[in-house]
Amino acid sequence: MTPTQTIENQTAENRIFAALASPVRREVLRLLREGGPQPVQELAGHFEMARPSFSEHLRVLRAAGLVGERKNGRRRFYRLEAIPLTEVQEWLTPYERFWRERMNELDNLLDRMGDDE
Amino acid sequence: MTPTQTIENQTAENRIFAALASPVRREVLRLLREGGPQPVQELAGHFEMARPSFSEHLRVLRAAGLVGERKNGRRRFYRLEAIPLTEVQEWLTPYERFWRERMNELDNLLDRMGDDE
DNA sequence: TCGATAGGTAGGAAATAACCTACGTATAGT
DNA sequence: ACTATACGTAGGTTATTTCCTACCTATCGA
Repeated sequence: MTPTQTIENQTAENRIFAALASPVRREVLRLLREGGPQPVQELAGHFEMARPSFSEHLRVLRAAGLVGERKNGRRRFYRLEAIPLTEVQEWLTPYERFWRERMNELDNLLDRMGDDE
Repeated sequence: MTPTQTIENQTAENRIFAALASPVRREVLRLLREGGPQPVQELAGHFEMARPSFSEHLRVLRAAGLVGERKNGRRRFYRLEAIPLTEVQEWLTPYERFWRERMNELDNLLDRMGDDE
């Protein structure tokens, strides 16, 4: 009746972009990408913050669907869930045309300047 | 001596991801992409917030290099600067492999289930 | 030159994010 | 059963973001 949980009640796109806004969370994704599934312990070792703070970051990543977890004994292995990132790529697509145009302009400019050398 | 401006003194990557975290700012980028360069007035018309609040969003987008401005009379035309978005694309690249793998798995699964139909 | 328009800055309030210290829960090992 | 380990939740504080109401500056048009 009173949804005030901020990040949870939002569109998937918002949750994903918001999750990626933190350098800590992007680093977690990188660690999972390069090191494969890992327990929280292992991941948290790369950061200075207290455990509950780190848990919070994991919660945000989970809410965005960017990580999954699997219990194994008393440890929880987190793994990368890359599929939601396709939403970012799709968001990016219509902009591609614009940066290509712009980079072509820059290339042409550099070519003309190349005559001087 | 005391750099506490938050968004200004950060890596370019951080500024870009942080800028994209807001739905308002993503919408501004879309408006510029679809409508071409526009004065603040025109852009602000799509949002309910007060002007200074909107100015702040423009400031964040400027700090990220995602928009540029050109004065014309008493209006300022903002335009999309898409090149910084290539940084997001590059960030995304190493994850591509993972979502492709995952989507293949899903495809295979669906194919096998297709035997039943 | 005066008033209106376009858009910014200053300063502060409210909302949210990020972090902390307890503390609770589940599992493993003894 | 008892203790240690791995993580999470609760509750609260601090930092940052977001938004607001003045107010300042520049340009346009009468």
